[in-house]
Amino acid sequence: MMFERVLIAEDHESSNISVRKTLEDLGIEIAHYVFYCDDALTWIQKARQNDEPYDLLITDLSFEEDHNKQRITGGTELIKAVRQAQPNLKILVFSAENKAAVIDALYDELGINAYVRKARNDAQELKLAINTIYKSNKYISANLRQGIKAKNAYEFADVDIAIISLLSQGIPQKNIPFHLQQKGISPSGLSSVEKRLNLMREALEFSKNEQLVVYCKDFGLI
Amino acid sequence: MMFERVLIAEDHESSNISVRKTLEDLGIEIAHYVFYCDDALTWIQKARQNDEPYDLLITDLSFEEDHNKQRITGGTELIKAVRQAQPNLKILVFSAENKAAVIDALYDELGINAYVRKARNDAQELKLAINTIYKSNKYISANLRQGIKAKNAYEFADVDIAIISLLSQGIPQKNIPFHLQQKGISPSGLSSVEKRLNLMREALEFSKNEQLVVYCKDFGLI
DNA sequence: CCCCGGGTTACGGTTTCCCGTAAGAAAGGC
DNA sequence: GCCTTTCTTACGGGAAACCGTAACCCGGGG
Repeated sequence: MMFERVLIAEDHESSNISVRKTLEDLGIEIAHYVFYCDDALTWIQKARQNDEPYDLLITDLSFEEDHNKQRITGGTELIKAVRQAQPNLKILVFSAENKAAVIDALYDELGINAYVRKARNDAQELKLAINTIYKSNKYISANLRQGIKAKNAYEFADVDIAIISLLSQGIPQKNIPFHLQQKGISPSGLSSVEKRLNLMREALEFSKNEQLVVYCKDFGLI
Repeated sequence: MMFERVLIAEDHESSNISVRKTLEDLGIEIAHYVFYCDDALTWIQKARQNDEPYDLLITDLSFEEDHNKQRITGGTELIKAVRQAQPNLKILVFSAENKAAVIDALYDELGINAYVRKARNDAQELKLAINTIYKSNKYISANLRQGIKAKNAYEFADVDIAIISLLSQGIPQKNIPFHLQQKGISPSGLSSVEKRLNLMREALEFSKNEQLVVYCKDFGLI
């Protein structure tokens, strides 16, 4: 009636503790925890080999570097690796990340089963999400639904974020065509660059490129 | 031999749980907790009136808005209010904030007793910090010391961040003198604006203002 | 085949920004 | 008082960015 074998990948000790406590409250007996992504993958593989595979992985997104160098450096890559190692494992992401672009990508491209944001009632929501995906496969937070819809401001194309990224790195506008060509991105003409910048500024009611870069920074697009 | 009455102000349920557990481990019996800043101040005042004042406040910095509108909206303002209500109360900030500029200001301007960053071994560090400030008044994380030193890149003056802030809001460079005068900031001449921007770019080895705004964004200066 | 339309690029004029120089103003020493 | 030093401001040439227009390329329909 509930997940039996759960693995927690979370580098923050405090978060790790409260997730464990939450699982305890749910009556889940086997809840292992690791602080590093590499360990997570290892444990999952080993459990499979021993015919005791995990049911559920709860993972954070951002893992901080330290002396203990890792092959897998973040939750996103961990999920990719896990999807290969054990495709049927359900994945719940528990992170403070609040950028619609990032969360959308998790659902759409990596096919995670649930995303719970570290926020006001996160422990309660964690329980709800776990219960939900145990039977129905997907959980999408009510909070999140509106956030995802709120991104109708402007649909950034690949070339757009490439341009803004180059700008934010100090590349002069007139040199951007050259860099775009090198990356095989088109259109790459200087006029096109100017036109797209103009378009973005107009759509977002900005007047200067400085505003564009901070905007994209805020939304995690660069 | 240890704090007797502790108040926790932390809106994230999960963090709240693990802080409580940590205090439990330390043998602190009276650990109240609130999820809103206004409640924190109320409880502190009430406890004082009842001659049972708190010894220690553990608070987060960022509190998220919700339907429950608050007078005090964040940890910084809470600390200011608390310092007035009960100057001798020791304050430990427990937050994910990692910007040297912000943390420095907490120690220097608000006189907090300890800052523990939500990070890999945060629960352990929390215990250490609590023990330390119980006897010695100030705790500064070893991790942090180096971070604070690492900010020797460029010392931003008030006028610098004002200029960059205006730029990031889309104010054309040539209009910045006008806005600076309105705020009573000097120097305000256009040449001075240009000169300061040039100075900053040179010091940080940037070539464009776009880089400056993302840099300041990253370090929480704007 | 030609024509057409969307998307891309090239070209000019105008504005803004960049940067060096020099004039002006304020603070401190003699 | 005067002079020096430092900070601030004013000016002007040159580069970059901005913006409108027009030419170009390229696939689809007639």
